[in-house]
Amino acid sequence: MRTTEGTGARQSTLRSSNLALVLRTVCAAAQPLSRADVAGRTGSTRATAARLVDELVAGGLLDEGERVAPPRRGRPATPLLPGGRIGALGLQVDAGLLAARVLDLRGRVVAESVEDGDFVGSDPAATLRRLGALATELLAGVPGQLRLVGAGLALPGIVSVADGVLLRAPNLGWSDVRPADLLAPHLPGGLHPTPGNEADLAARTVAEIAPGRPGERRDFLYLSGQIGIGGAAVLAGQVMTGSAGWAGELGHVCVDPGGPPCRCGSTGCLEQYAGRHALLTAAGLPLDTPSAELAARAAAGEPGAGRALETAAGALGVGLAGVVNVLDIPTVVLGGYLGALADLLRPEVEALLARRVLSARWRRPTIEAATAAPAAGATGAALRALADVLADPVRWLH
Amino acid sequence: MRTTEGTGARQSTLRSSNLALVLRTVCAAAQPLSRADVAGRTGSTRATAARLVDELVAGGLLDEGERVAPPRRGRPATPLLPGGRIGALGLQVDAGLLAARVLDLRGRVVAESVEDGDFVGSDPAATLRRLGALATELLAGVPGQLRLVGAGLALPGIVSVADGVLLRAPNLGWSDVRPADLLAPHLPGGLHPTPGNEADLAARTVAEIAPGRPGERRDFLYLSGQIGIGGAAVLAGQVMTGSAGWAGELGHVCVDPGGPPCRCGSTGCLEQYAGRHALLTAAGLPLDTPSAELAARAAAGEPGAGRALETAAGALGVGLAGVVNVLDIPTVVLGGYLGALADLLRPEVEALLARRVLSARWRRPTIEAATAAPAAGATGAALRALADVLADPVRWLH
DNA sequence: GGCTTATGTTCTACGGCAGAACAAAACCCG
DNA sequence: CGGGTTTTGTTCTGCCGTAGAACATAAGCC
Repeated sequence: MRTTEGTGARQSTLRSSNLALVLRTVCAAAQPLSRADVAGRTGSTRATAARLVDELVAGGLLDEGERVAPPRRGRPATPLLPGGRIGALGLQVDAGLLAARVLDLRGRVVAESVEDGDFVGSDPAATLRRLGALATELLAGVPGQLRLVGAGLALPGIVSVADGVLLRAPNLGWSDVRPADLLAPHLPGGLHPTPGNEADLAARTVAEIAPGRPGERRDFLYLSGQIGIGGAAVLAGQVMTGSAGWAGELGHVCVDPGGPPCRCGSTGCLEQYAGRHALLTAAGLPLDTPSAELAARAAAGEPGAGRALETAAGALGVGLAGVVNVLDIPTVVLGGYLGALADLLRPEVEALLARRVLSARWRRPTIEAATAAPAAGATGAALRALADVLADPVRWLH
Repeated sequence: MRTTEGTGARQSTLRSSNLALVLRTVCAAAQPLSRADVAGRTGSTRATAARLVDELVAGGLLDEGERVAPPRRGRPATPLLPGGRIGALGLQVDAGLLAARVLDLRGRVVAESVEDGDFVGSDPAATLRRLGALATELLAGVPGQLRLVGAGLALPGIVSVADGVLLRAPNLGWSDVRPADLLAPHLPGGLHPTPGNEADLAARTVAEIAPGRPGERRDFLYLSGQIGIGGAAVLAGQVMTGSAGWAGELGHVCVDPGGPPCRCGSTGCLEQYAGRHALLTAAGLPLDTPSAELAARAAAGEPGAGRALETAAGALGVGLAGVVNVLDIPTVVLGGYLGALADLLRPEVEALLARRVLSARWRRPTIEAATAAPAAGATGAALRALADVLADPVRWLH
């Protein structure tokens, strides 16, 4: 049950807790549930489940679908679905794009816009103003009955969750920026996006297919291949945030202390071997080469491309082994640039992990590719905003 | 509120949850609380708090102390303390010792026995039989009114929490052992100790001073310096277990891929530089040299000892930097053998961390020493057993 | 010794759930 | 086609555990 930390539970806590459980139960289901189904799955009576469902339906968090003739005797069930008129806005700034995306409580993309550009070294105020314009245009096309419950912003850097400050985004060249403050004036309806780390938010899209709907994997390490490498660790479907919210910097695990210097101040960081710029430089290719082209060249036997991938695989094997040993999470999902290269990287990385991970004998580490999705961080930002509804639906019931 | 995952809350859940909250509140307090204090701290009414306290007192989980004249007007308060007649048994097998320790709900050591020996390569059945005898003798001397609610066993290796199998303990030379099954026949009263990793359990003694009483640090990395190096990550007072319970293997983070082979199958593992055997070998000292002697020799300027510590510090700096980047936990507590060397290791390790940790500018990583405590794992094992009482006191109320 | 203050106890009312009974809406079968 | 069966949804009553008020107790203060 959800209480304020250290505060006793009371009847209202019971209600809140059970409303949340009912909403989660319906959202998690692969098929629509009935009130009787909800009662069965939550262990409550049909009377209680019905009462709670009625409240959620009245508040728009659940919808009732059309009853269909059942394939069996008995009264037909009223199907329940997550509210289709509840949505959230996800935004993203990356080195090479701006994105805005609206998702509803069923996980559907209601509207989206992705705009390419070069934002490395850009002025934060100008870039965020531009993103605001993108989002405003997008929202103008969204049906009026869609109720936006929140917004989020994915950024490629360290975000202080406590006060919303982007402390440092090396790939953008930004430091100590308050992105929500810069952006909010350019958004309609008083939206104030919550900033978050891009890799954390992208990882969420692997952990959840739709709000409250678990993905295939609940425990995994996510590597987001961008200019550098972002990362996130996910356990039981939850992104690990660490004590200040800055966890997951897998790209800055040192794989060779005598290796090249990194912009972070360290040496031999994983992203110096397996980041997009590192890979393309090692392969002797232009920095804007698509990952599919690098993969094709390596597959075709070009020595430069092959060696670059070999070096990257070696670094990934060494760096990730330590992480798997420390976190006990043997599934690695490669996203962004690295996702397209997963098949080429997998044999050597898995071999190194099998050798270097203490528990490999009992649970073999695996490398997988994330489903290709442009601006996955924007989707993750919207999912996180929607997660607030699932966590405490009472706040959205009037 | 504590429900079975996915099960709705009901009146009984309210009661269980509030009983647990009241017990936790009293256990966490630095000074005894009254019923009125408990009401104030939990947000409930004095009537409700009194009713819940009465139940816990009746069940022995709380004790009422002697009322003392108050320093102010008003009716004197009845002080409440954690139940002094509730205890748990903690056991430990290490390469060089066996330990048994009984703690009560106030965190007091009621009885203890530590026996030195050499258990490397020992027969598990014989060693555990010996530990059983040690524990049985200890329990014979414990007051009859102490009610043991459980027992735990700390082991230096990978433990499968799901089925209680010690998969591998390299320092003992044990593999695929069911320690509770071997031990239980030699313990009185049907005790069936839950096995756990030594570093995880030792870390718990830093996170908790007594059952439910937080230690000074809530978020830290714990390194347990034994023959090798065990480790644990603690966040918000909770030891991170990972997806199978095998997290925390900080000793097997690779700090140099070209480094010496490790027994784990990898190369260049941290424990090959900073483990006790690695340190003493590098210093040219016998393997049973106490840490105080190594520290003294290094402090006295012996080049071998100094270089060994220098090398260890370098490895710790590189290896821990990656872990801090991934977990976002910048406080490192050194225990076991490493605790005694913390002062000598600190300058260089902190310098390396300051340079290599991404967020060091905002939160400077620090190296601290754990309070010296022989067989800290045994204490941690008892604390964990007692934690089950705090988590769900209803189970212990008849 | 009366007043004031704080704690502890008793009593009543309320919220939210369980469980039973009833109603509705289907399919099945003779 | 109508009665029987089955399943879902609705209504009603009772119970559990809390809040809140009132009262009782146990002190110190003046």
